[in-house]
Amino acid sequence: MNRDPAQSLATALGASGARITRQRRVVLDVLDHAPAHLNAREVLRRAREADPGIDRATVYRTLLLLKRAGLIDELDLLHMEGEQHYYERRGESDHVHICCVACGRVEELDTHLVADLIVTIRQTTGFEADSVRIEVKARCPDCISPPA
Amino acid sequence: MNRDPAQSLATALGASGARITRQRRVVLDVLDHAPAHLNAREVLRRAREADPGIDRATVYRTLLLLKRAGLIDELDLLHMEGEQHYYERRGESDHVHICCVACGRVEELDTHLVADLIVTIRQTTGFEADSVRIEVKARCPDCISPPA
DNA sequence: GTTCCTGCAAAGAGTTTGCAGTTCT
DNA sequence: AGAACTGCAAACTCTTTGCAGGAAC
Repeated sequence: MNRDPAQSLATALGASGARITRQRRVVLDVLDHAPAHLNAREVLRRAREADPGIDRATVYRTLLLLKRAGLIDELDLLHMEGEQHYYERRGESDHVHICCVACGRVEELDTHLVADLIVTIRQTTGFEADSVRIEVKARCPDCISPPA
Repeated sequence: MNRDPAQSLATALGASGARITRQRRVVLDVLDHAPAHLNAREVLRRAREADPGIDRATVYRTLLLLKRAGLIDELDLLHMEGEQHYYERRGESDHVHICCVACGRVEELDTHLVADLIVTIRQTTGFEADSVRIEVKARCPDCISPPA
């Protein structure tokens, strides 16, 4: 569960033996500097701002590469808006994604409970957890009692 | 977070005002008696054993109905085999799904940590959690050190 | 009898793949 | 030079939708 988020994705991917092409550098840059939770379509859109010729397939292939290398995580945020997936840089530890079903807002929460869960899993099932994806369907404070 | 798993899905769905047609009864029966984690294709296959004329669209529409009524949960088990979703009857409380990346085995785990998480979310973010989906990418004991 | 539901067939979203040409190292 | 990567276009998987006929209440 140890990663180094200070390192750029390009550096990390290069270290894994993959070639750093112009197109990949653009995609990695998008992911490095983006707010969390971009879907593939949005990654493509942003990548094309820097390199208009870049193709859908290249984006998908790069995302797959990053997933396989463990450098990004794939989420689906409970399919609140269609079936697309969302991607985010993998950090030092997993966090919780809390999605408001009313307004669509997504919050992240870091809590020791995630680490506790990994320990509990090992102790009670013998499974060694690699990563934990927690997505919560919820209602945010504003949607529970709307502000006047 | 309170549900009554003793009640059949047909009864519960009927209570919500939906018509209980022959086709729906078949689909509900499949979900009532199935092992956990059927995908739509498998629900269709099993439903057709009881009613060969049943259509894909009917299965999807029934699953949507059940999701909306909060009677089933939709999972994706980390997309280990394609992009399909998996469905299971919603129980009294949420549990953890642990997926072995090596052999594909899926285990369920009930732990108070899920309830703890809901409390923590309320206290630290003010969000009211409705349901929690926890999917863990892991390696099972057999795949960590294969049995001779 | 009215409203809701079904099967069929076609469309749709999102993603993947084969291939010929190009670029990285 | 050689392996890896790219864009293009087509294909593929899973799911949804429009519609005309049929079943539930």
